[in-house]
Amino acid sequence: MKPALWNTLYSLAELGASQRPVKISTTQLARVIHSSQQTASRQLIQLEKTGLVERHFNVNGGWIRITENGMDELRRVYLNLKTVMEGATPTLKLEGTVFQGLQEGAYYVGQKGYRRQFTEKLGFDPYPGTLNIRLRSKADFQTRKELEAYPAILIEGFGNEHRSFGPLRCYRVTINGQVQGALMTIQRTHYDSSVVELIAPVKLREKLNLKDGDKVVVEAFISGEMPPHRT
Amino acid sequence: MKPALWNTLYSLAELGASQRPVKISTTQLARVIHSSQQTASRQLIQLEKTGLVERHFNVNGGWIRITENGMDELRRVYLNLKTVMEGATPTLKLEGTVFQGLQEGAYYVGQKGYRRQFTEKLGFDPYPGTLNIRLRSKADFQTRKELEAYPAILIEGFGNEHRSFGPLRCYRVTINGQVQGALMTIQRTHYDSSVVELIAPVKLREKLNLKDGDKVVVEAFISGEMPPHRT
DNA sequence: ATTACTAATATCCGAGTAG
DNA sequence: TCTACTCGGATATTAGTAA
Repeated sequence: MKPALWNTLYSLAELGASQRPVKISTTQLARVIHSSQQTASRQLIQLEKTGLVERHFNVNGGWIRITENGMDELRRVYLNLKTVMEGATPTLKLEGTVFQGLQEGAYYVGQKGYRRQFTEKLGFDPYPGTLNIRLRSKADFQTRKELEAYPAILIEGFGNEHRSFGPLRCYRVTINGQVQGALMTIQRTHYDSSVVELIAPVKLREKLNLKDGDKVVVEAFISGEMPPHRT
Repeated sequence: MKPALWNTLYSLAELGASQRPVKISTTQLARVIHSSQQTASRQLIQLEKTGLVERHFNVNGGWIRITENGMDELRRVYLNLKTVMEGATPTLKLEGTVFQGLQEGAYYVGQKGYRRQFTEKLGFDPYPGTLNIRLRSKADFQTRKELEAYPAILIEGFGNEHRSFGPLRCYRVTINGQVQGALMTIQRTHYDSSVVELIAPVKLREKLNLKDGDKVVVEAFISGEMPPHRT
């Protein structure tokens, strides 16, 4: 079904033609769908031909009613939008304070083996460095546990001649509602579970004007499925 | 906003781009929206230009996310469809049995002063005759009272040199779920309030194969507003 | 692999108008 | 008035292709 045709059907529904026949001329309908009388006429013909609306005429013009099939077309879109709007991916909010880490983030993030995967799986090449966040409240510890129960974006470990690098689990996040990035849980971290590390395509300390001790709000998006990527 | 563009935005939402960036190539998107890669590309450019989606690129292709403005566009349609689907015009169901009237229906309905108005306000030229229905249950009496509390389609009274004809109140109905017609309450009827009369563009007794004593279900549509008609 | 440009083509739209 | 036809011009789409 052509989008323009669907749009006309939708407009008719707005005019009340879903419940009862509506008396409307092609000229009036044309105004509603922002087209000419001729186009309105043609669209009605097509909608009728495909059984999505019924019409009958008298001398003054036509009466139009959306059929059950027509309502099905609208309902299909409605239900999908409902899923999008209401069944929205749940988000988890974490709050924490910025602190100076051991400055080793840059070393890790800068590794080619990680960077290639970040770019491929997260969609950005991270600024070489991590922002360390310490969670303060019990509630935030709890939320972090909950977050980790959800499927993560997995960054595989790898090794070079000198040493090996462990796997990472990432979650997409929005930081302070402004910057899109990712939250990482490094397995072999020096920090306990009250710490999370953030990466982003930009230097977060600069972009968000952060100093040690500043509060940061991290909103994590949980996806039931992995983002599509080439296999 | 062009319907085709809205459709692309909607498809992106279906793909999950409302919550997080989605990795999808123009070729993949083209398959979803049933178009060519070139059209998908062009539509994305337009959506980005109008601030409805955000994109960023890496060597393998682009990542796409619907912006707040984009979500607003989808939400507008969603809420309208919700009204259409759920806030649907309330319907009242009446059940009654067919009985032979005084055969005067044809005389009344056939009057030019009525017919002209039926055609104009109901959208059909009624078969010259009415189907008389007697309500049986208390619940149906109740429902009839309720129905009469709603605004009706008013057929004005008129007179000729010989006599005068009273005003009618009509409601749009579907009879036995099959025929669209109208329920009339004639003010100066011989019958008490347990009787309603139905008109339709066809002879109901024939079309629905009805005999005296048969049960008939009448579903009345209540419209807060009158159907649009020329003033 | 991608995205997106240009040019050729297909489709759609609306002015004019008949019935 | 109304609907809906024809037809030429406008718009959108795709093929071919560069980067």
